[in-house]
Amino acid sequence: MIEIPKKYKHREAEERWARQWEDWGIYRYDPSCTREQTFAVDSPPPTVSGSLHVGHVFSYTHQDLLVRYQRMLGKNIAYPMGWDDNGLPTERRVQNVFGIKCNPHLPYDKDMVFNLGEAIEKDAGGKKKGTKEQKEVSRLNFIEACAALTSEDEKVFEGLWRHLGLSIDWTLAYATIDERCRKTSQKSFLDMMAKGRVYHAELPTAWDTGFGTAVAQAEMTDKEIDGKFHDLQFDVEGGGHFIISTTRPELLGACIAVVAHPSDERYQPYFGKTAVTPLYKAHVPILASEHAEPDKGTGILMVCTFGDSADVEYWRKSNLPLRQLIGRDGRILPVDYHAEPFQSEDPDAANAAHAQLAGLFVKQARAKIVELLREAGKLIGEPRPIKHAVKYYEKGEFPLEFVTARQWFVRILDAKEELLAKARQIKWHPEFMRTRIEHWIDGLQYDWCISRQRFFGVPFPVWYRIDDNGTPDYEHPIVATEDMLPVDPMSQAAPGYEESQRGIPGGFMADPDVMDTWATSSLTPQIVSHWADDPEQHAKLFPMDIRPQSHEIIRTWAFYTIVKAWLHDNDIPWKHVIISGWILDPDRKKMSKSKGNVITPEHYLDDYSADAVRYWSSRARLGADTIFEEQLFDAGRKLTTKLFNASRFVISQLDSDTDGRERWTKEYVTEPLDRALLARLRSAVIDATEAFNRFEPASALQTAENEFWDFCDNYVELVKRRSYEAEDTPGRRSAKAALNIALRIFLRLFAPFLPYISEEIWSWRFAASAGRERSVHTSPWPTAEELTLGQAEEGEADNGHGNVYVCATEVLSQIRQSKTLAQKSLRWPVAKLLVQGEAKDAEALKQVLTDVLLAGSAENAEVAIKEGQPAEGARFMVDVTLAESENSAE
RNA sequence: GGUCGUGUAGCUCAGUUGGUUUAGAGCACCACGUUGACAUCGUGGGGGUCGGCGGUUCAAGUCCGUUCGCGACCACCA
Repeated sequence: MIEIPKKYKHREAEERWARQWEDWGIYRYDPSCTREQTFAVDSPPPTVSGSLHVGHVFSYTHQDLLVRYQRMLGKNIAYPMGWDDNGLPTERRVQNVFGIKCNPHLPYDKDMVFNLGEAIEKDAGGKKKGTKEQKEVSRLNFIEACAALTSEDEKVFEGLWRHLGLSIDWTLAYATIDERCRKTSQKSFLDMMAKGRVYHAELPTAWDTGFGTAVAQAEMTDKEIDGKFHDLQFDVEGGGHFIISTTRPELLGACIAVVAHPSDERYQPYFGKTAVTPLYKAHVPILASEHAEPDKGTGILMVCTFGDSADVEYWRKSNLPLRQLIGRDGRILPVDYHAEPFQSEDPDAANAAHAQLAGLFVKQARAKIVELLREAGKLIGEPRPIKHAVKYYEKGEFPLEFVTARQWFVRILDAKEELLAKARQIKWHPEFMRTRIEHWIDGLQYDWCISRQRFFGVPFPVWYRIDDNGTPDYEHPIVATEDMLPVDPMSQAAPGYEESQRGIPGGFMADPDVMDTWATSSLTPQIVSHWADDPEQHAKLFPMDIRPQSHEIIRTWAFYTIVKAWLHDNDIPWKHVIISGWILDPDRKKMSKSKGNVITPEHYLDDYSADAVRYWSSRARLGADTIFEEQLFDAGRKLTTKLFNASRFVISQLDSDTDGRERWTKEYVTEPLDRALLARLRSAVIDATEAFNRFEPASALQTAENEFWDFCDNYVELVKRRSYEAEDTPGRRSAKAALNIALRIFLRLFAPFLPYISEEIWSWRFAASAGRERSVHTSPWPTAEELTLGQAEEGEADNGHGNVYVCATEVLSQIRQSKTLAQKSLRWPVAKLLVQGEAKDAEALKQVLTDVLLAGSAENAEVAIKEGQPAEGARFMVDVTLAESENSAE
C-alpha cells in the first residue's frame, strides 16, 4: 500500500514522474500501427535561437492537451519535436558568440573546433570592450559552429518541454539542419524541378541591405516611419515644368520615366514629351499610367529602378531601361552616365553630381542630394515631414530595397485556385482563421523566392558549368541525383567533374546560395513521415491529423506547407489546423523580444508547478489572445491542491490498495443522492468529450472543473457522514462506491490538463501493475457507459431524480447561510427546519433528507417539508432556526 | 481604404442552435468560521441598464441594421 503524503510537493513529483514516463515509454510512437490507429501531430519546430517565453509554454500546452486526449482514446500518437535552427537569427548569434564570419570561398578546416562555454565567456568579455574582430571561416565550419550553438539551445528547450509535461516522443526529434532534413529539403527541390515548378531568374527582388539577402513576400512587414516630401522641379523639353513630390530624392539618378494619370488635365499636354531630371539632366519620357493618383502629391511621380514594388511592376511591363542605383550593401553604386542607354544632356554634370553620392548609404545620400538640389535651385521650398508606411523585412533594420539578382523561385502564382481548394479542404479551428489564408492566397503577387544569399541553411543541390571563357552557364544547371542527397555542392564536386575543376574555365561552380528557412520548415510533415526515405512510413503518417500553430505564421508556415504538400503529393498536409492566440502583456501588446516585455516561464514552473502553468494555458479559448495574468497560476495551484486533498479523503474511505480499481463498483450505488451524482458526472463526461472532439479543450476543462468544485463543496459534504458510518450498511457502501467512481472519473478528466497531480493520485490506489491502466495517461478516457446505471435509472435520473442533487445542495446552502449570518460555525446544530416548495421538489428532497440533515448538523432538528410557494427565484422557502447552544439541539 | 476578430462585474474571462420569471466563474473586496480531505482553507455577501442607437420576436447578452472603441491581417504608401 502506498503511503499517502500529507502535503503535495510538486517539484519532487514532477521529477519523479517525468523520469517514470520516460522509463515506461508511454509516449512512444509505434510505427507498426495503421494510419487509422494513429494520431499525428505536426508540431511547430521553434526557432531555438529566439527568446523563450511564456507564449511558447502556452501554445505547446494546447497541442499536448489534444494529444493526451487522443492517447487516452487509445490512439497511437506520433508527437515529434523539431528545432528550427536555420536562418538569420542563428547566424547572427554565431557571429557574436564565436566571433567568426563566413567566407564561402575558404576551404573547410577540419581541425577547427568550437568550444561553446569558452566562446560565451569570451563573448561576454568581448562585448564590454566593444571588439568586433571576426575571424573568417569556411561555410562548412560556419555551419558546424551553428550546429554547436543550436544544440545547446535545444537542450534548454527540451528541458523546459519535459518539465512542462509535454508528451513528446523524443525519439522522433529532428533539427532542420540535420541530415534527414537537408535530404528532405533537397529532394523537395529536385521534385519541384522535375515538375517544372522551380525556375531561377535575374529579377528585381525585395532585398534587405542589412542582412544582404533576398526576402520573400511573406516575410515583409510594414513600418510607419518618419519621412519627408521633397518638391523637385522637372523641366519639360520644349518648354514648361512641373513639380514632383518625392520621399526618395536620392533615387533621382535611377529615374527612368515620370507618370501621371491619363485623365489628369494638368499633365495631359505633356504626355509623349520628354522631361529633364534635375541635376542629372537626363531625358525621361512623360507617360500616362493608371497607377498614378491625381490627388496624391502633385499627381505626377517618378518611376525609378527601384523605389518600390509599383516601380518594379511598371518597369516589368514597359520596355524602359534599368538603372540599378542601390547596391546590395545599401550604398549608392557608382554609375557612369556617359554609358548608354541613359541620355543626359550633360553627362559630365550628371557624373559630377553622382560622384558625390556614390558610396554613401541611402540616408546619407538623401541628405547630400538635398543639398545639391538646393544649390541647383531645383528644390522648391523645404522638405515637409510626413509619416508613411514603408516595407521592411520583418527582422530587418532598414527599409527594403529592390535589387536585381539571380534567385530561385517556386512558381505558385498560376496555382492560386488549386491552393485555395486545398486550404479549404483543411478544417480550421477556429473556423474564421480560414479566411486569413484565403485572403493571403488570393492576394499573392510574387512567386515564392526561396534563395537566400546566406550561409547557414540547406544549399541548393545545383552546380553550373563554367565555359572556356570562365563564364558560368546558369541556363543549364547540373542537378544532383537523388542518391547524392544530402549534398553540399560547395564541398562536393558536380557529377562528372573532379574537385580540381572547381571554379576554373571548363570546370564547374556550386550554386552559392542557401534555401530560405521556410523551404525546409514547410516540409515538417514530410520530415516526420520519412517522405524522402521510406514511402511506406510516409503513407502511415501523411496527411497528418493536426497542425497547431499561432496565427501570425499562417501566411508563412501554414501556407508554404500547404504549397509543398500540394506540389509533392497533390494532397493536404493535415486535416486540421489549430490556431493558438498570443500572450499579451498587461498593456495588450504582444510579447516579443524587441519590445522587451518578454516573461520567461521557468520560474513559474518552479514556483507554481507545471500543472498550474498548464492550467493557465488550458483556460484560453482557441485563437483568442490572452492577457498574461499571474493570478491564474494561483488558481491552477489551488485546483491542484484541492484535487490532492479531496483525493486523500476519498481514498481514506476505501480500504486497501486495490479497492479503488476493483471493489467499489457502480453496482453498490443505490442511494438517490449517489445515483444523481453519477448522472451528473455522466453528462459532464459527455460534455467534456464533445468539447475535445471539437478541439476545444478549454471548454472540457471548464466542465470538469465546475463539476469537481461542486463535488467537493456539496457532494462530499452531503455524503461524508454516511460514508463515516461505523456499520457496513448499503448506504455506506453506496457512498464509498460513488466517491470512488467519481474520483476515477475526475482524475482522467483532468489528466490531459494536470498530468502530474493526476498521475500522482492515480498511483495511490488506481494504477494497475501493467497494461493501459498502469498510467492514468494511457488509461481509457471516461465514457458515459461507465456511469450508466441501467435504463430505468437513467430515465429516473434525467427526470425527477436529477433534482435530488440540486434540491439537497440548495437546502444545505440555505442552512449554511443562516449559520454564517448568525456568525455561528457551520457545525452549529439546527433546532428547526421548515422547507416549503413545489410538490416534485418536496418529493425529491424527502429522498435525500437524511444526507441533508446530517450535512447541516440538523439531524436532531424538528423538520417540516411542505408543499407550497417557494421563495422568489429559489426552489424552496427555507426557514432555519438555530439551536440555543452548540451542544443542544432543542 | 478592405477583411477578420473583439467589446459582459474593479481585473481576467465563460455564456453552445434566442427561452430556468432575478446574466455566471475566478481574482480582488467585505463579513463570518480552528467542522475528523483541505487555513496554499471553508461559508456567506456586495458589485453588471451585457459599448451606443434602432429593428425582428411572445421572448435578445445571443439574430438583423447602424454607429463608436480596441486588436490583427491585407492593400496603398510618389
